[in-house]
Amino acid sequence: MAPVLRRLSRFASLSAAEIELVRGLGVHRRRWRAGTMLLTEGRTSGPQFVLSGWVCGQRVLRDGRRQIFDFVLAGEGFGFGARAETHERQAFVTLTAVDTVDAAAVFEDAGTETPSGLRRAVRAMLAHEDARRFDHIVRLGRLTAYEKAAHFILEMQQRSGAAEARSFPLPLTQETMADALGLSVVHLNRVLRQLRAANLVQVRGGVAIVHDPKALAAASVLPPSGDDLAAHP
Amino acid sequence: MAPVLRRLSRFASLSAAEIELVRGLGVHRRRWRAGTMLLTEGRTSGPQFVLSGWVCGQRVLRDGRRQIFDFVLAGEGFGFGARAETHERQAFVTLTAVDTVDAAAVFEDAGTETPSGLRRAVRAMLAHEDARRFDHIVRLGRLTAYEKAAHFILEMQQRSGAAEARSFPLPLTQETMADALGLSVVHLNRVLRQLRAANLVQVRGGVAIVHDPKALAAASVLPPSGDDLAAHP
DNA sequence: CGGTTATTTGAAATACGTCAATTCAAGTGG
DNA sequence: CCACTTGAATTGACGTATTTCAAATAACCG
Repeated sequence: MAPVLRRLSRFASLSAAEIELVRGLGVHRRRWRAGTMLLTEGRTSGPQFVLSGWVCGQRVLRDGRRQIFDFVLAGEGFGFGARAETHERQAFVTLTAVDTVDAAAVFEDAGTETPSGLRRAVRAMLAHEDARRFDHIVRLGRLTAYEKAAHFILEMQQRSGAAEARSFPLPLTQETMADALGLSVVHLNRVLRQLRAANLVQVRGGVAIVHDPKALAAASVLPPSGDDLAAHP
Repeated sequence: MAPVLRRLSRFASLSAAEIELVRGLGVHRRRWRAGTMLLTEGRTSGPQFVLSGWVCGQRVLRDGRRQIFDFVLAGEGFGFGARAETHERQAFVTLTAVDTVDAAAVFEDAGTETPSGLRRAVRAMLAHEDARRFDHIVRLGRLTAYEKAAHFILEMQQRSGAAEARSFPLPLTQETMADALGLSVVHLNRVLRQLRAANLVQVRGGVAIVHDPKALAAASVLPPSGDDLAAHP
């Protein structure tokens, strides 16, 4: 459960009891392989944490066009959201082999007194998710392909934990990234080549290496949400 | 307050007391003229209902590019959302002359027992808003300009209340619509002309006239959210 | 190693944006 | 009622971004 604890702690500090509670979730761990539908559009199921691997929320049109809404990294969760309708319109699919645990227990103290650190952390995580969705909209609507790619990589770098690190895991196929950014695979490939040629960033073999963070930020136009998430108050 | 009551009633039935409460909000009515910033990015203020006129939530990039996230029609509200962060990333701007009232009172019974009809209605309205945002993402990322325009008009028709009506008010400039759909004004204009030529729909003088609802729905690829919102259970 | 899936590249088509000008609609003040 | 503005809608010509089609590597996996 380490990835979950690490990430939740970035949003709010947890009590010892809460840490134990989260650790306890690890018992009911489930493993899925790449390409599995975890949560179908329309169907409702419980909230889950992802321990390892990558998941995405997406929608597929009748003619095969696909739009990815967001990714779920190790330590993050999905299927939260009190309102079921929010999830009625997206399906969650594993992009790699994935380990998940049921996260429903996190809300079992819902009736109790002050908002627990745990619930505050989850709420902050959801708020952060919302903020990203707004960025995503601007990105899709008003950025060029080059800017989209730059912004996306920057966002992923920040979410990957070590914002300082030059290199971080990005095990997504170009097709997947293209479907997130509203581009064709071929064009994304060309844009990535441009970014590489300009010596901003390099994506290869499931790993991204940022050579020029400053220039990359400049190229992405939008300051990615969570920039301000240095530490919780 | 009639527009607000009408809209809330579509989501949940209100008790007589609740109807009175909402009516009471009308006392503190405020009028704004077109082009006013009601809620700036980053600043937090209370929730509000729009009695008349049109508002949009948007973001403007440094270089002037604008992306509109959503519109607020008469009877709808904005600035809700428990999490302030959600609104930290968008500004609300009036597109026409607008009347608003403070909606904070709606939440004053927050501590009480079962979810009131009022709160259920507002929550449903927010859920609906979320669902639309997902549609918006797909629209921006994966629909062609022609499909975008068709889908947008269809969405507006449904939100305008009378889903049956052939004609409904759509007092938006083409520039505004273009900024919502991630298109240039010129191209949107051409696409609207195509829709008119194909005899699907006509937008002129702030009014949209749907000539062929079936064909329009077919052209919009996505079934707009709220299709299923015939009446509450 | 062979078979499959991802990445990369080229050439051609098309969708969409930009620039610039014209028309149209709706005031506004004389 | 008529110039005269002003902002929006419309159109043409042209440039560019992005997609599509097709094929050739390159990486991965059993």
